[in-house]
Amino acid sequence: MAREAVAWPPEETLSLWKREQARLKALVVDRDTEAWQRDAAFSGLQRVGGVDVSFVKGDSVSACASLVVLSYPELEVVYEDCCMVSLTAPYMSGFLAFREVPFLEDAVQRLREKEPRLVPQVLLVDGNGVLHHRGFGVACHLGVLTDLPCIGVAKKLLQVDGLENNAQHKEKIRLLRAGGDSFPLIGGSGTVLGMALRSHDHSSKPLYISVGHKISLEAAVRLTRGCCKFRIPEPVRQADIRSRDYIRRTLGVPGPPAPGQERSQKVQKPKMCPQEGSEEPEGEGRPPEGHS
DNA sequence: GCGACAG
DNA sequence: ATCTTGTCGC
Repeated sequence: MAREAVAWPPEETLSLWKREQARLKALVVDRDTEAWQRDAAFSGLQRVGGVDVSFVKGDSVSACASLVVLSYPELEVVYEDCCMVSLTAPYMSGFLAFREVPFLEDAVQRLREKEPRLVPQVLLVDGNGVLHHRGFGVACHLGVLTDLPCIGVAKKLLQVDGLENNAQHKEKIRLLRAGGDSFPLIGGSGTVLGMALRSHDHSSKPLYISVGHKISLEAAVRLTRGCCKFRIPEPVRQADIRSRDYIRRTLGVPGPPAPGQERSQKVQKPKMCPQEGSEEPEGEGRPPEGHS
C-alpha cells in the first residue's frame, strides 16, 4: 500500500531539531582516536561498515534501511542487514538525520546484539558530516549516537557557508587528474569543512568527504580512497545495492510478467523492523472484528 | 519573490 | 531519493 508524504514538521519541531543538533555537535570528535587511523597501511583495520536507505518508488514513506560490513582490505561483504521501515519525517536539507538515523541506529544495535564480533571499526555514511548548515550532518549524528567512527560521503556539494558549485569550483574539479587527487573545501570562516576527492581514475565526478565522528579528515579521505573499486566506496555501494535489491525481492517487480517469463517471482515477506511509536495500545488486545 | 535543496 | 535504455568512449 503506497502511502503519501509524511506531514511537514511545524516550525516548533524544526527549532527542537536545531537545538538537538547544537547539543550533540558539542560531542563530535574530529580527530583520530584509533591506532589504525594513523597507520600508513591502516594496519589493524579489519571491518568497514556502510549504511544506506533506499525508497520504494511512488511511496514517500516505505523504505529499506541497510547496514553492511566489509572486510578490509579485501572489501568482501561479511554481514548484511536489510529491513523495511516506515519513515516518519520528510526529507529536508539540513535535517536528513531525523529521517534516517533512527533506523540506522537500530541496525547497529541489532548487529551489536547478534554478531558483536562483526561490529565495524568505522562507518561510511551516505551524506555529510561537519560539512553542513550547522556543522552537524547525518554522519556526525550517527557517529555520536553510536559512538562509532563515521565518515560523511556525499555525491553532491552541499552549498553552505560560502561553498558554491560555481565555475571556479568546477575548474578545481577539472584539475583532479588521478584517483586520490583532492582539494580542500574551505568555508567562509576559513575552516576546512571537507575535501573534494577524485575517488577513482575513471571517474571525473568527485566525492565530498567530511568528518563525521572520531576520525581526522585526512584519514577519512585516505580510507575512502582505499575503499573504492568504483566511484562510490564499496561499503556504501553495497549497502545501496542490497537495500534496493531487498525492495525488489520484497515488493516484486510491478506489472504483469512478460510472455515466456511467467516463472513467478518468489516474493519474500518483508522483514519489518520494530519501530517506536507504532506499537499497538498496551493492555487489552485488539477487539475482535465486529459485524458493523 | 527568488533561488537553493546531502538523501 | 526516483523516473530509465541504449549508447558513446576507453
